[in-house]
Amino acid sequence: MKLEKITNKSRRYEDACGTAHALDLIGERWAMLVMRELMLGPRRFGDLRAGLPGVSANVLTQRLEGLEAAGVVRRRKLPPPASVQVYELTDWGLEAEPFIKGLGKWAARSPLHDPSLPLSAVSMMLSLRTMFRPDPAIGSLTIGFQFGEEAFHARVRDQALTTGRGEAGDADVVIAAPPPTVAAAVYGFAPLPPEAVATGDREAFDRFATLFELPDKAG
Amino acid sequence: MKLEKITNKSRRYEDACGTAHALDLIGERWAMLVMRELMLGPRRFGDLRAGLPGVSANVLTQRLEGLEAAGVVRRRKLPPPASVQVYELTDWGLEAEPFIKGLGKWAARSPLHDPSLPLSAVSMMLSLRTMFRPDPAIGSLTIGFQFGEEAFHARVRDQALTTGRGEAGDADVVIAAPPPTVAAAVYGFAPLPPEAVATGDREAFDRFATLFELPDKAG
DNA sequence: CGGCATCCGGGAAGATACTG
DNA sequence: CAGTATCTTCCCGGATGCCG
Repeated sequence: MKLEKITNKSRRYEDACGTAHALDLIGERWAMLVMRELMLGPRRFGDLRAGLPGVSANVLTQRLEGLEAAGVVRRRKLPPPASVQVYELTDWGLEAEPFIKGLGKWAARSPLHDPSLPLSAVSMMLSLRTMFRPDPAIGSLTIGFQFGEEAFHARVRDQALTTGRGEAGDADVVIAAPPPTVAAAVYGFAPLPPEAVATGDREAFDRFATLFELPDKAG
Repeated sequence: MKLEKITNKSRRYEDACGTAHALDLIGERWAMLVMRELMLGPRRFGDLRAGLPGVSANVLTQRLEGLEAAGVVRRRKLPPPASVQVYELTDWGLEAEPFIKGLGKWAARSPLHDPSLPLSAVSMMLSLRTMFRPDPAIGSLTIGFQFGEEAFHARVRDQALTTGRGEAGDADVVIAAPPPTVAAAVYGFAPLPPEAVATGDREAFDRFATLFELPDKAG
């Protein structure tokens, strides 16, 4: 049953082109978005469901199986006492980040793009990596983000941005707000509500926000 | 009927993430491969079918409609006496080249990749752009390719590669062979058969071939 | 709750035949 | 040559249920 699916060639592009092979591997519905959700570290099945609005459990199971068979995703059992199973990208899977961001940056120019839709915490953090402008990024800045239970941080230094999971002890400011609210503030759609500043200096966030810009619309 | 399809939200990712929106626009089956075939210039319906092994006419029609609605593809009627209809990428559609190549380069590292499958002329030329190594590319070199009726050229100068449709009057060598044969020679799987050299200096092609390299397999 | 199997309805993709 | 019409097959999405 499982073997049939993997060896089933009928639905594959019979094409030596690398792009076609990429679509054989990760071109099915939801596959690249699963990879997106894993881009910032391992996640549990339920975490993935939460970050992927509308995916059904059986489809998510199929995708994870397919991505595992392709060598893009690995499942790992955390040691006791945690003993939970998590999914994570392989090294090679992690190398997909540039074109996954490239897709996002390109599509942000679409006139049909609707920024008011839901946005996962991972999407928010990845969008920072995508839309960062190194040129005006002088000085150092550290921002903490608290999205419900999940903590992230972003650090600007030497005209480079690094982001990741976890709190930053040295944050200039910690923002606690839903991802869409933070996105709206960073990209200038709506000012950050005062209550979103959990601790620290709001002005640091405002400087941070000037370092990101959405591309112009196409057409 | 057509409007229903475009406004039908049921199959869309309800996600503000740019990557998700990209997949709304060009994530359907065959869509990115249609874009690939248009990357080197306008094509007719039949040309696209020929370059896309296995696509059926109705699906190709649907994709072209969808890509046109998304603003990625434009249909144009050539002036008389030609009067044929062609499809071409918009400027924005053309900007997809980096991540389409990125997908290909990434997937070329897959252990499951099978280079012996069919390869279209456009795929062949795009793979050159993808796998070019600037560092060893000293000197100048111009190669012509004749794939059946279609002519292409590649030019190396100042450690940069340019490729496009049409013959090059100043080619050092002109290769006339099927795209897979040329690919096998460029990437070192099989030597170029002598009869593939239509005119010019075979050794020029051999030097050219050293400028391209497939990435190592992952895992 | 996490993960996976199963069934079902709708719809997209594939194959083929057909038309201007 | 450039699509359209039709039929079949299969994937996707939703619901349910099982089991640890």
